[in-house]
Amino acid sequence: MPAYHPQRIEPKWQTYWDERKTFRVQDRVPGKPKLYVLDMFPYPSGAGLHVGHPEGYTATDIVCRYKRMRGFNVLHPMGWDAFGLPAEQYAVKTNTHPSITTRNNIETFRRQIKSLGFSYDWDREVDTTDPDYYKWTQWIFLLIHDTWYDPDFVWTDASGAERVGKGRPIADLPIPPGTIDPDAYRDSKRLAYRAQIPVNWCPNLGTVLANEEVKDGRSEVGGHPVVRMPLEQWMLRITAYGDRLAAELDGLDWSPAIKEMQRNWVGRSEGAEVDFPITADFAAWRDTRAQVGRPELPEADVVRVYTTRPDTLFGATYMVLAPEHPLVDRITTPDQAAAVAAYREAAARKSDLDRTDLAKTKTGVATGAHAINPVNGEPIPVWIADYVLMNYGTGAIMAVPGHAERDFEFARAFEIPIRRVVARDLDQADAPLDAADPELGVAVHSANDSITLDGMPTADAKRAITAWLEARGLGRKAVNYKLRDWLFSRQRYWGEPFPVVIDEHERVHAVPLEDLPVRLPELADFKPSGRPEPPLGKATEWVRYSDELRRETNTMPQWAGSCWYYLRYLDPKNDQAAWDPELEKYWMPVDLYVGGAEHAVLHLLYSRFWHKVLFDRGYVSTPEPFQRLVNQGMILGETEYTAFRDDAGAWVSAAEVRVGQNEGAEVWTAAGGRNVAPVKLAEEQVVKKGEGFVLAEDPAIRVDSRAHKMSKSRGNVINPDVVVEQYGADSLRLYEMFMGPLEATKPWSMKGVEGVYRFLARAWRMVVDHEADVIRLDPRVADVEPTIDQAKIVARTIAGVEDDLEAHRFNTAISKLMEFVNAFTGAEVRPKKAMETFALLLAPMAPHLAEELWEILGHETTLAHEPWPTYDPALLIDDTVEIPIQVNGKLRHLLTVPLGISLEDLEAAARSDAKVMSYLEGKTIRKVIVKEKLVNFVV
RNA sequence: GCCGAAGUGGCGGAAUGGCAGACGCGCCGGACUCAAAAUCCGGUGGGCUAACACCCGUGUGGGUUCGAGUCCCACCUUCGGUACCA
Repeated sequence: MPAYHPQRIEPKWQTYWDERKTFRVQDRVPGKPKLYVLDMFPYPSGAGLHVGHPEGYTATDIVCRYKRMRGFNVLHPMGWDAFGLPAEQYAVKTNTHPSITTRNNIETFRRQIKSLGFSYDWDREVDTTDPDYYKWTQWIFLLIHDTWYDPDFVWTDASGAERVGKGRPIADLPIPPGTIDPDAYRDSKRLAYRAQIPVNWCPNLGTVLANEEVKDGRSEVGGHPVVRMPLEQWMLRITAYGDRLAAELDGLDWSPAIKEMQRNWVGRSEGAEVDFPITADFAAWRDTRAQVGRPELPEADVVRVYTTRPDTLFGATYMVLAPEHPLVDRITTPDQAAAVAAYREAAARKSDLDRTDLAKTKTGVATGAHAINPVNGEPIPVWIADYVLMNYGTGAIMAVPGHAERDFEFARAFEIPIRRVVARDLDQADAPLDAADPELGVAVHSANDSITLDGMPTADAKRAITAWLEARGLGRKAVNYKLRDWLFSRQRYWGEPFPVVIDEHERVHAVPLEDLPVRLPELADFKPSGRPEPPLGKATEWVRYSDELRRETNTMPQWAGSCWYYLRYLDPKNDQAAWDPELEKYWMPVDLYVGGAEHAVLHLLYSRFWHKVLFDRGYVSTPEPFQRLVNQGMILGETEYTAFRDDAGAWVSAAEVRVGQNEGAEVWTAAGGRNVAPVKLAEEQVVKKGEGFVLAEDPAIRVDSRAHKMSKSRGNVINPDVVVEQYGADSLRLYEMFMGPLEATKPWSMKGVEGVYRFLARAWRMVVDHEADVIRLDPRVADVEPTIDQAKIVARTIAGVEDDLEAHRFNTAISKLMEFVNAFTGAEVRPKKAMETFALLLAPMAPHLAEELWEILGHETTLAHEPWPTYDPALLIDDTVEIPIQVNGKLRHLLTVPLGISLEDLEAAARSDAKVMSYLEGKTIRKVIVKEKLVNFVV
């Protein structure tokens, strides 16, 4: 009975915490600093919890439990991101309503998460599919819809900092004089707007597909063709916040890697827009421009391009329009019309994937038209090619084959002239060009009668030519982003309805706030409608809002609910507002946010965007939501050893096998085109040799050893329930933390779980009499003062664990607890006070066992709110120290000296030590480095 | 291609520029047992030794330093992100 039995201990304490609401959080506790620790809430899939979930959750739970003991008022909530495609697909497949499958999945997840003993305040649980929650998602959408971005607005934020650019109420939008339709003008400036955007329509499946469901222009399920067709959809103008989303990363405690990913995603670039007229009378056009200036939109026969390299303008020898570019029809010459039409049609059939996949050979067709290079009056041919994308920049480029590899390939293929306009120095002006030429240098061959760039370094040349263009109304400085506006609608049932209605003129009107939430209609048939229109269209009663008004039938994407859930946790039951502003001021920002790296870009970018709109509109007090972000690493399956067999059954070395893909399945081939099949090997069949592993029975066969992502198809998924059943939640928690640094990718090992389980059992036996029939203290645990050595171990452990937890080094914190147990299991007398300290130190990591030990040690209430143990720093210091003595930097001896010895005495002691002398004999000491921690003789 | 991270025993991993390999797994030996499991004790980077000692060792090559796993330069490999972005 008194063996370590997590299956008995753990439910007991989980019930205790639950019933007494041990972890309920009070708002605004006087005298306690606040700490908001957030997990990325899970999508409750039908597959149940994955071992990746508890990794991050355990890390945050340790921080929370530790910080509570350090006197912090800690907010640690959990909830469910429950709208989304998989729930709907599962519902369609099983013909169960998604609300039912979602409810079941949430129950499973809640049970699984509770079985791990996390210290969440369950009174704050949120569920994005709950109308009381999505009411406020809709409210935020309406706020975004009510906002426009004023890039020039100068204002002062609460901290007194001056800011430029702000999201402002649409009512404050100045309407330019002479605007015919002010409402339409306002709609065109809103941060939420409607536009015709292509969707992936699959006629065979009768449904619109998400981008992730389309593979190579075909549906992932069934492989049916997918066509792109335009549909009226909602967009969010995230591009307006591009600068701030990139710039305001600077003050955040995020890893440089994630910051860089976000910056790349925003993809800000600086360059110039330049206008190339397609006109017979270039001189007249140029003169007009010089007088009137550059128009907001180019004239009908002007090609406007965006370039980051305006300094190479003199090297532009052709132009390329995206095939969809509206100018194409207008400028194509009759003799090219047929070729252009054919090319455009072919391009339209290609999916985005196809267009980017066919990387190597460039295709294109000349339009027959010529545009005039505004810097030198030279006519250059205008082509169309699908390597130019309509949705980046202006959808048109000037091509400088001399200095852009992409243009170089195209020019080679179509025999277009290539001209050098950048060189290492002026002497190299006529050196032959190739694709590997450096991009930066000085400008050459770049002059006309009013400007010369020749000899200017690239950066100067950019500035000079841009100023020249601006002065003449031919171009202007411009900034571009890779970031696109966010396609915010889905043709799906299981999502938040848009809180808007549409009139017969296709004008959008907000549903009044008092009518929120706009509930999802109870559709019996929630399957896709068989037309590109959303399934909500089938709820005819619901759609009809009034005689003149119908509801929007698109729904919001899964990201919507997760964009702001961290704010709802602050005040989850408020039915008057999304949150109380006073609570927001108290708790925000999130002090620590932990989650998987798969959300490093989209979720974090989207929620930062919403947060900034809320900030500009005065609903939140911080410009950024997540002050510190930590991305946990992926947990891979157990290491696998693989060799291959060919059809004849002979072993084949992994080194000579290639893995390919055929129709989504993995295919293996070996030298000579032989088909081979992988064979998973047991560890005993494998031997380490040289650089890698070989087959034990045949050392000539090299074995592939690696850990793979967990996946159903590979059969290497670890179910946390099974681990908890076998070893207990404390072991699972401890193991996941002990595997290595939180942020590292690391393979699972059941043997490792057993290791930490053994440690916990040892800890149990250190305190509990495991030979008795009842649970009682081990007789060696006594109410006595620790020996000096024991006191030192206790102090060192407290100090070490504390340091490690502060720095999130959970793996080394655990190893220090192991050292403690190793030291005390050898002790014949174990001071009770030391055992109590151990229980407190263990509590953040293995809370169930810690509570149980605490109780057995005679305490009647939870240790969750006990103060963290303290120690006397003097105990960390020994009376004597071992000083390494080096000769030429090599360790030769360890010298034991009294603590606080002077450097002179230390050197003297080192010189007179027999062992050291033997190394110095007959040598000349050229130099001696004496430090408090070491002595080094240089001879 | 570009951006980012990382390469340390048989394995997961420790090491404020100062004793490389803490802790755990595995393995070896011992105790307990009729035996096994569990548990406890000891050992465990490689080479050479009877042993002490000594030599070699943190992906590769260079550099800085009295001293480099750690800092700098170049390269190789692996993983992650991203890709016709003008």
